[in-house]
Amino acid sequence: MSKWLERQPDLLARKLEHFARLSPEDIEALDRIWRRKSVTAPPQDDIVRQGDPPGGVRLMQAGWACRYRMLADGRRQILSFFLPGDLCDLNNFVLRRMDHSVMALTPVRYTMLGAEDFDSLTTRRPRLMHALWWDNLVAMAIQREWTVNLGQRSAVERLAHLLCELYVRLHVIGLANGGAFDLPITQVELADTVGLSPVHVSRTLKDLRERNLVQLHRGKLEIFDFQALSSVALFRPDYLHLAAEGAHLAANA
Amino acid sequence: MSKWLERQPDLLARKLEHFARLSPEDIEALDRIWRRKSVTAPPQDDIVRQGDPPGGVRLMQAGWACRYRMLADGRRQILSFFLPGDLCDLNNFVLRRMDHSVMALTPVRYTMLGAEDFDSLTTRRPRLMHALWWDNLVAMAIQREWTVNLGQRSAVERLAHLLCELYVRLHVIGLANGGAFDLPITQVELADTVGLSPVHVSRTLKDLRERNLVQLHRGKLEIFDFQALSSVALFRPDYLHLAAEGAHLAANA
DNA sequence: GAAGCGCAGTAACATAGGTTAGTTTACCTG
DNA sequence: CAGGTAAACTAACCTATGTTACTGCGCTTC
Repeated sequence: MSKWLERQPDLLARKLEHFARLSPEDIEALDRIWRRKSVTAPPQDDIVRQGDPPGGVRLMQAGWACRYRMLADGRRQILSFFLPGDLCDLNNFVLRRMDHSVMALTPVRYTMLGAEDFDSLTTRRPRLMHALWWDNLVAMAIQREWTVNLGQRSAVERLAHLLCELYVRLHVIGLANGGAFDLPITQVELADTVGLSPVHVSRTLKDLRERNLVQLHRGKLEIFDFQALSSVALFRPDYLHLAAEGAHLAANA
Repeated sequence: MSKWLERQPDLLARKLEHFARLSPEDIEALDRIWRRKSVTAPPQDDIVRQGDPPGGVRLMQAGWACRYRMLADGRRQILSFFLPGDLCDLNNFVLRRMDHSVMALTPVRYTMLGAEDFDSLTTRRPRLMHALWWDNLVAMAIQREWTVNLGQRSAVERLAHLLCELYVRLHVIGLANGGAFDLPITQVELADTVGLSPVHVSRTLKDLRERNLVQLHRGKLEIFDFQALSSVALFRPDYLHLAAEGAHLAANA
């Protein structure tokens, strides 16, 4: 089995505890959800297609996926990354059709949640539901920060910023250690994420490498100097809304 | 009194009816909220400041405001426009500090809603609450589309796209008629919205003018050919999630 | 109605990033 | 192990957009 599909049991609880104190009952409720029947998808597979009816909330359990939107002429913008423990579109029961697609980047495992699940959490595990809302607001804040990234930052800044953000997010769920993590993303995909051409992404990574900030080699990203990288990126982790310890963690790679 | 501060009584109901059928009781509940004590702010005033505790949801009643975020070196990205009938950050009780600011662009009038209001709407006017969630999801979709805009579209496409979107949104609340609307935004602000320099915004508007697509003169925008403009912009209104008639409306300026 | 100011418009020049195209490397497949 | 393919890398060249700097207009203020 692909390493990407391995289940990490308490990864979601770990993330949510950055936001709220969860009771043992909350954790157990989470655990029950986490163990449900899951679905897998191979890389490049569309998990959700633009135009489809939403059909429920996906809870990502393992692997990377991304949300993207295509223009009529084939240009593609990647809008967000879904990492293990992320929820795709809390609340999207409300809409009739998806306005974007979601694609697996690695082999992916996820489980489906329905409106009933959230109703029952709201009444029975309000604290947990509260944490899920928090997570949802953070996802919105990340989307805004990507807007800032594309609108204001130069190529180096943009890439550096993306790497800082991914590092922090992965660290929170225990998937980044000692300044390194798996980055299963081609340069073409990176390009569609940061709004640059693939060629320029390559140049820019080279630049970052030559400044001894990071190295990306064979899907493994190593950050040599997180402080320096975040200062190049003008990275301010406030938008990730981590609790004090989390923010501190972000400050020291 | 500034024309910007005039209250338009059923503007919010008009918008929400694009999403859900509201009962007379829903409309009355909305109306009661709409009549509450309101606050005004002069142009350029920060209504919300980055770092502040959230302090409740603002319902915009009149005038234009924008959400923005600044980088440490002074660059500014405008993240969204708040038009009359828009809610700032449904659900933001959950966060501790704002990660962005909100500024009035014109004189602005708004009213504050608390968590209690939403609790009571959830139990007593679920259909209305549903419509508010819809509106919130549309706001998220708009944020994503801005990401696409900045990441993939050229200068002309970007500006054209912004104008298309504003036209449709304003039309939905009855503030755009016959292809024209008030656009109380300086070119510098436009520049910070679309991630271009002010000089290039000027050039690009000239370009659009010379193609006989739109004219922006003294805060008044006239769209001469919405079809052509949306095709230049690669504008697809699906992300605004209007009901069938609304989408149709968007298609014919 | 003169002075001052913010905003829009333009021209001339500079540069970040895009494009095309070709090479290398790693990996997969038979 | 040969051949094929996707991804990364590089060089040379091109262009969209940024920068600087100046002009003129339409308000406001006294």
